[in-house]
Amino acid sequence: MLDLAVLGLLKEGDLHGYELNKRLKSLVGGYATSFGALYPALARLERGGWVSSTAVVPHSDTDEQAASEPARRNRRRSTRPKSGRTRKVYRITEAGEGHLLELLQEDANNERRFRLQLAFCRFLPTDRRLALFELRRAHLVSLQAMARRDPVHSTDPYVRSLFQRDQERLEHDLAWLDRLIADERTNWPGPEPNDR
Amino acid sequence: MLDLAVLGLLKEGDLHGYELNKRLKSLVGGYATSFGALYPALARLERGGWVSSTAVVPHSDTDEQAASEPARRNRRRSTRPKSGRTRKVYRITEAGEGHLLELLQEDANNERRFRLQLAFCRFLPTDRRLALFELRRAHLVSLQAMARRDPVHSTDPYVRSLFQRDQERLEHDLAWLDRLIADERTNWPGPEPNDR
DNA sequence: GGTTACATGTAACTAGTTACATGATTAG
DNA sequence: CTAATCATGTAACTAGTTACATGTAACC
Repeated sequence: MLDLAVLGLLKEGDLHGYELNKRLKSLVGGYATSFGALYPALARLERGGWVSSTAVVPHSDTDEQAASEPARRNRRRSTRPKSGRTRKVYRITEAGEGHLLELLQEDANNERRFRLQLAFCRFLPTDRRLALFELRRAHLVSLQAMARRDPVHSTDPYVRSLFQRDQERLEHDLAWLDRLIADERTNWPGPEPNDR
Repeated sequence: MLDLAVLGLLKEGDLHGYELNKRLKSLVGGYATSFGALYPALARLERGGWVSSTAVVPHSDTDEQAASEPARRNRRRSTRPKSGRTRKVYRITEAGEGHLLELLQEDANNERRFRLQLAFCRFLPTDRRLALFELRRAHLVSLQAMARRDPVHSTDPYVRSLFQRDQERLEHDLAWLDRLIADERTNWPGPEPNDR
């Protein structure tokens, strides 16, 4: 799952590990990351050929900075290090971009993964994005069906309250998803409005 | 976390692993369990002295069944096995009951754990239960404060939509928790109404 | 001159999951 | 007789976390 987050962020521009960690934290409601997970993940992604890395020595003023710094203010050592040791700047490869597209479409039965998929679904074509939303919707509907089939059978007030909150949350989530889907269909009429 | 679920269920009555697994699934919105997690957990709990086990041979009609079967319909081999091999029936120990009380009060910054704590919080004295709710509340409030301090800074419509849903969900959860807390205070006036 | 921020990494732990191995009993 | 259900368990994997080790450089 971290792979999805890392590839998504790198698709926007090259970054080194420390910076990636900061972005991840502010990404979606504090997607929990830690260096202990991130650095091994980056090593794994590099071994798999999804990303490539370049060691960047702080003082060298060569072309290391990439899309992450759009304004190149005259290169007057504006990239002044601020760093204590060499950084490893990662860049997504072509294979990595393909992998990202796959990760963006799989499953959707996992809340945390779906958050990440939503955070980067702008990289998907509209029809694939709609398919993702519908997949998530189907999952929520099946959860709802399960809850209705098995209506609590506990008399404990705390358990009952929890179940009820769950149902309200499910309804709220479905309404929200339906709004997302409707918006998507508005911006992209699809095959139906045409006489085909 | 499984420890909490297992001890909570065993506090209600003795059970063997397979039955525990079934109860866990129907417990709180499908608390995900699997034998691969449950059996090692039971072994660990037994090593720690929190539970004890008795091997039960299906055909023996001795006193194996406990609180889980309240109606003892004349013992006319009503406990007819239905089982293929010997079961290991677990019972919570005194130490285990103490441990359960601890587990019911720790943290509350973990959504999944809090669900379990709520499912078994009836075993806590009212003041400890209130403290648990307040702890959870404080956690949600701090999440809300973080979200407000850092207001999105993304222009992507999907990310913005997700953030907004998160905030609505937080508000809904807080309102729900406040209701729980208010109910608790109504049933247990506490030290304030008295002149102390 | 001490704290904070930058930067990369490893080790041990937490909390699970899926798939497999094994076998008895019961219902169709 | 065969499929489903009951019953216990292991192995390998997923996806993280916390704590530690190491070091530079900027801020006050």
